[in-house]
Amino acid sequence: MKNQGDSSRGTQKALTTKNHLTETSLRLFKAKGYEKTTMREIAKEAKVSLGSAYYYFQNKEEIVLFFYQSSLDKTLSYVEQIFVQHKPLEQQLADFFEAKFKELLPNRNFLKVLSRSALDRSNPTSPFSEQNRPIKEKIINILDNAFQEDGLKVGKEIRPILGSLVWYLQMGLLLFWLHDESPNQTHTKALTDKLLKLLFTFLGFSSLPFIQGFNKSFVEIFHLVAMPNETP
Amino acid sequence: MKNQGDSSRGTQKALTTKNHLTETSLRLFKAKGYEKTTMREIAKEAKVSLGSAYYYFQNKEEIVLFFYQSSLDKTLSYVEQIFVQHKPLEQQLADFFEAKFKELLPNRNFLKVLSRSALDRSNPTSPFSEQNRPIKEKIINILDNAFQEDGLKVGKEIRPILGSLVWYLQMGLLLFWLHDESPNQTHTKALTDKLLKLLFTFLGFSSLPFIQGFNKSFVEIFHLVAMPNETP
DNA sequence: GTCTATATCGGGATAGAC
DNA sequence: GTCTATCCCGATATAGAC
Repeated sequence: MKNQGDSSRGTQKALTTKNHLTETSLRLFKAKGYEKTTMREIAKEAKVSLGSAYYYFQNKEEIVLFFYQSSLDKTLSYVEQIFVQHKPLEQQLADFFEAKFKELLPNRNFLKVLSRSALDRSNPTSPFSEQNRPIKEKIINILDNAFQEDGLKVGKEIRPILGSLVWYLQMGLLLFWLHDESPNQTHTKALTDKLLKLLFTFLGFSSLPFIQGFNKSFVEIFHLVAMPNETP
Repeated sequence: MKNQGDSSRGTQKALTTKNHLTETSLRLFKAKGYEKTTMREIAKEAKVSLGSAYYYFQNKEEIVLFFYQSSLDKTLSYVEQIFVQHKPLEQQLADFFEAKFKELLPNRNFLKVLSRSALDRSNPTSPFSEQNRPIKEKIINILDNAFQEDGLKVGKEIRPILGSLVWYLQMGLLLFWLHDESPNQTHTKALTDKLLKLLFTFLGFSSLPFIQGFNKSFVEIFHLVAMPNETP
């Protein structure tokens, strides 16, 4: 009936309208913030009726989610660039996180709304809810390969989850960043550094024999939290 | 002007009214869910005017927060009981978590709204936002003592954060539980077990000399995430 | 300080005609 | 696919009673 997340509404016209609506929304969100921008205003400014706006987006939050999802295309493109450079892996990952924040910085104030639905998996407006976005899988693949090529020695239970682990790390950092009120989000910067350091320290230990039990628990927990629907 | 979170409205009458309002709200929330219950309905059912309802609660979400905060009194009381029993610490902690879920189970459906504001520290409706609730401190103290008495050997950096670590663990589990759609929330049960196991494995390692760097990073991260305002 | 009654606003969301 | 009209409800405002 209504389209689910993908922007494949038949006609050319529809696509144009939706894009126009999105751009208008973003302009207003940026200028006045999410709450203070009304759907009526968006519709008016985009020169469509209120009903039309709701034809394209089931609700106001969905506009923001649509924008966030579109932004993943851009993410993929710089991920592809970062992970072919011959820098140390830890640095590549830091670059990846930094690029993400830099990209989203102009929209930080209104992207906050994403965090309202973030913890609710059943909510289609959650950035975590299962979108058929193959982009995510592509990025995770690249990350997996990066670890592979780096040749870092890692506990064998851990190996398969490295890519998605970093992906969720990035999502977590993003949520932290959205609400980071320290000047210039320096807390996020600090947190990123420390997390990466911790991660690599842990990975360094992870191949030690007496740590395998720990690894196993860790991986089980990760599966439960990150993909509860595949752990019956 | 308006009271901030504490229920110290002078008169006895006020207290009674507020309690009545709360009870009515909960009954309706339980029966029809949070969204489908309107403020008008609550007021009508509680036989007060709409204005009165808003006199006691600045907005609808605040009713839920108020209920959650009140529930901490009960939490304190069973925490006090659990941690005097002579069970192994790990079991005591499991009992603590379980008691919490059991207590809140009848209200699981509408408590979900708490998670909407959870990640937003600046939002007074967040269960994480800084309430002057000495109860939280009391509970953390009890937890700290429990670790002390248990005599578990722990890395010296870790020691001071144990109580609040468990507190935040419990909050995290709570948020997970609220959105756990597995039958009877078995996923939460599994997660709890695994997390406790992981925690104690980690604590066991934590006093090893070569792990001190890891500990330090861990504690720094915890401070940054759990109390960003005290880490300038 | 506690409460009623009532009016009004603002804006998210929907129905149904075209 | 687009529009107009309408509903609903959270929140506010006001004026006054006790």
